[in-house]
Amino acid sequence: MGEEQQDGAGARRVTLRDVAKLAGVSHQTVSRAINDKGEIDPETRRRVLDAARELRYRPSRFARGLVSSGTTTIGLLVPDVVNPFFPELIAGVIDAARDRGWQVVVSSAQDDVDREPELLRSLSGQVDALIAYLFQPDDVVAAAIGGVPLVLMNRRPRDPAFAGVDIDVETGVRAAVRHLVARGHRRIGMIDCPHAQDPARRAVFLDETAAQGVPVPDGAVVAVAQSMAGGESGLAALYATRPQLTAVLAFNDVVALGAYRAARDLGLTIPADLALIGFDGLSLGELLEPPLTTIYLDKRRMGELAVAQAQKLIAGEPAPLVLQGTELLLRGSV
Amino acid sequence: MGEEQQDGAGARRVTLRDVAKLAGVSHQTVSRAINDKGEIDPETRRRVLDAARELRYRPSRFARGLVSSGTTTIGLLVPDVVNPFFPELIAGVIDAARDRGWQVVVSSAQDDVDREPELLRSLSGQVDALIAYLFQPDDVVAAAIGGVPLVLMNRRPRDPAFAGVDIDVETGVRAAVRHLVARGHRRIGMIDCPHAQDPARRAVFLDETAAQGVPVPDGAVVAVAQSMAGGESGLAALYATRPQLTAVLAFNDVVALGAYRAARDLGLTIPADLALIGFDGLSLGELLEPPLTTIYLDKRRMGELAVAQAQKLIAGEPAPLVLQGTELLLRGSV
DNA sequence: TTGTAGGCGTTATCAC
DNA sequence: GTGATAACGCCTACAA
Repeated sequence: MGEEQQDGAGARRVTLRDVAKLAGVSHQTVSRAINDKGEIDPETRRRVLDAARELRYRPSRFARGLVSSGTTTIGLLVPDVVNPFFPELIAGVIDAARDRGWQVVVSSAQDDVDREPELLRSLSGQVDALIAYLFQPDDVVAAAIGGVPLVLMNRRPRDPAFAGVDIDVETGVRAAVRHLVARGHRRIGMIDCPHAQDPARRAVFLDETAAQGVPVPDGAVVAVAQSMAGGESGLAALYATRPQLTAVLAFNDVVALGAYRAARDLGLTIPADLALIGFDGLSLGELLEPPLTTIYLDKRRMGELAVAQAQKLIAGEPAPLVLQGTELLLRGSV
Repeated sequence: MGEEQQDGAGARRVTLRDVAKLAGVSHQTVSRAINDKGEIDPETRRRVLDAARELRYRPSRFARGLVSSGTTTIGLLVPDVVNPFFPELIAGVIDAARDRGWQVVVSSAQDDVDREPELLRSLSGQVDALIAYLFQPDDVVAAAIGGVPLVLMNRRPRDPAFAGVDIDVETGVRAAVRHLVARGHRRIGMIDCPHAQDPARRAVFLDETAAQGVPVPDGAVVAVAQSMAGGESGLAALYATRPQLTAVLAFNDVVALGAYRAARDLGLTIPADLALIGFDGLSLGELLEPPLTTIYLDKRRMGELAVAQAQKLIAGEPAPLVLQGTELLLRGSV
């Protein structure tokens, strides 16, 4: 085989110099033509561009990044792209990044916590900062990312090197409890999820019910997997031990969806027989009949805040924890 | 100019050589220590690693990519990350990419067609191939990406340089029509969307109804915006001119959701008064009561196929159009 | 085990 | 206007 020019096997990359040779100029002139820089004879320029096209020349992002500073890239790792909680958050990150001229490499743990370390490891080598929604503890995470700036999205970091954006569940949960009490509910249960690193929702729930003088007996709070199936079994469990409950707060909307279905299957009418409140404010809750009342969280904004935190980290500035508030969004299930 | 990078003042990037100096070795030894290569005295290694940590050294991905081949990165541009059609597709792309050790930079046009060219332009400089769901015509796209391999996801490319993954609507749409006819429906309407580059759904719909001897008069097919609001107005328009319709096929599930709501608002019971069929097979259709019957499309697989196409393009192999089939998914709205 | 060249593809600087 | 030449930060030889 004579020339290595073909696209097939031993195809060396086409470089500025190849183009230069074909156009009969120096590689520097080619650079000028490609980047519309400096004064160039229009005729030369055209010739160079033609040669570049003919050779299918494409500049190397690595070489460019090496000499100039390169595009800032952030890595985003979420548990599962398909979980309806995340698309909005991802959109927030992407949009905020774009406003800064940054890129976002998105990665998914495919709902498997054990993949987090490896994914973090491979991501961290390719980005300027990481934003992640993780379940692995901070020390495991720290070992995996080796010094790359990291913004945690679902908990308050213990490692001071990490920045964080966390949910302020207080106002939302208290408002929900108060609203239920105002509606006359005295038997209120909760379907919690254990995986949450901080038991904030449950704690606030218990605190506010107590403040309202509403007792929450044993068996009125259950913990289930963070999924629709979890919600279903959660409601079934609640109903089995505490059938007198008239209202239930779910860990989040996905769990609430399962509870909603289970309640229906039990022959309960919502909200007449059972009031149900979710958490997150997913728009798909509007599809239900009646639509799901929920504690609303601006997920898009959380993503934007995370990018802002990442920016501080990259700049070497301090990035104290940021909280995103929640509020009760009345729809129809209460 | 770019001295604003690290810690305040004139912070140059920390390089292998800086670490080398601090550790009292050559930069080459540092490289060995960092990459666990070759034989290194454990003691030296430790010293180097300590120095690296102290200096917060992080290797430059650009320099690395320049000398080795660098991670393959593909750019993914979708109209809107939040539209429930896309997360599954994105997940398919990300997972397929991960199986190959590739990365995915995700970008969103924020539902604004006019942003496509600029986004393509900036993405194309940073990736080895593009996968995109676009509305701009091929020539505009070609001008924006300048020779970067591109896989189109929602139409058959006219430009032979592009690869494509398209939806085969045939089997699904025909099955839907036949099923409606078998159920006794003789007055079938359709809510179409004009933005679709090829009128495949409508054409097949008309063809199959004709084949079944079911007339589709004027006014029984309307075209609306591809959104829930479009679906609402579409059903209202249909009902205004053709109130005798007993079944409606929607362009997709999101449009069907709007139609579903509008039908309810008109006092129609689904499926007794009106049968409704969507397209895409979004899982959120299951939340409705009754759940939405739909023409199912494996969106995740479409994403995987797109990555496979991208791989061929990158390898310089031919990448003939690939089709992803559809099938009727009976739920409860028929 | 460790250090010394050399080059990866680009852009910037300065002569010509 | 155009062309040498020198970085950019790293890795792969090869030499010590």
